Amino acid sequence: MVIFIINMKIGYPCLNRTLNCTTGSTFRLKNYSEAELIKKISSNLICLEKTLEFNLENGLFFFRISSDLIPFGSHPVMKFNWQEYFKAELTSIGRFIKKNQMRISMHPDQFTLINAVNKKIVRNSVRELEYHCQILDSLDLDKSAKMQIHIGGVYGDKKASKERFIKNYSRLSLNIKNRLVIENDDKSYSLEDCIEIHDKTGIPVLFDFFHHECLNNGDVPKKALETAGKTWRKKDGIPMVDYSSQKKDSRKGSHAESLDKKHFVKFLTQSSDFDLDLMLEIKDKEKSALKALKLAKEKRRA
DNA sequence: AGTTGTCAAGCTAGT
DNA sequence: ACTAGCTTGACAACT
Repeated sequence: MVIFIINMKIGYPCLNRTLNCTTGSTFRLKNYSEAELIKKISSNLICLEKTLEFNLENGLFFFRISSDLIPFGSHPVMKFNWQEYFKAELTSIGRFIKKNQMRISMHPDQFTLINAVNKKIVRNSVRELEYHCQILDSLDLDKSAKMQIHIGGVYGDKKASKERFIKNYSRLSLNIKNRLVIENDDKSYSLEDCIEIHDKTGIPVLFDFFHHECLNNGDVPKKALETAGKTWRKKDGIPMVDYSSQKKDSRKGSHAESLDKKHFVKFLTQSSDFDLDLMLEIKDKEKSALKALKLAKEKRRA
């Protein structure tokens, strides 16, 4: 009897719907106080710990940590040294992740635009990236823990916007560069655009299977996976891939509520030649991740 | 107790 | 002109 090992780590973003807690409990700016902040961070970290324990018990070894873990993490109102205050908790969570060889990513949100025309938006974006780095650093994770962003806006001139990305990227700190990867999006920047930027910067490209279905330059998935995979160096870890499928009767690009088994099995077939860690961006989160894990196991055994 | 409108931040495409 | 959608809820402020 041959034992098949599932190399692929499977995960889901930010939120577990089975557990009755959230890792991104936030509060309003007008109610900001240090006492409230400490309370929220504390409950977020407790929930993160619970979520990771759930993941371990269920064989899910990939997780995206919510950008809301530290409320107002990059906002000027935040002067509190949370890294020091929660050092014990952060260290302990980081140790748990490393001990169990879990893969971690983060996804700075849609406001993070390093190719923005407006310099203030770029500055805020850099702060946001620094904040995300601080989380991953405070957990003492190596450089295979990534933060993924899209190229950004087009601003009516894609060529100039790509050049602005490259220029602004070159000014980022090494710490950010070590963790930053770019992801093809569903309407503006295709895999080919990302590869062009990779060629000029060396930045790894995280392949989004569903976005590629929405927007591509003709590469079949297999070729696309191969192309994106090659942009990851050894220290970046195994290439991360995002997976989702179209929500029926909804606008193009919206994510499905639950795993489309047939579509996913097709993905498994097309990706079977490659080493990758898989993030399932499906609305019912861990439920679909568990279904996917089961299907992946069956597939490997077949 | 349950419901609703709003939240730090931007962009794009569809309506 | 407006807004859903993005990784999308959570929570404060109302009934």
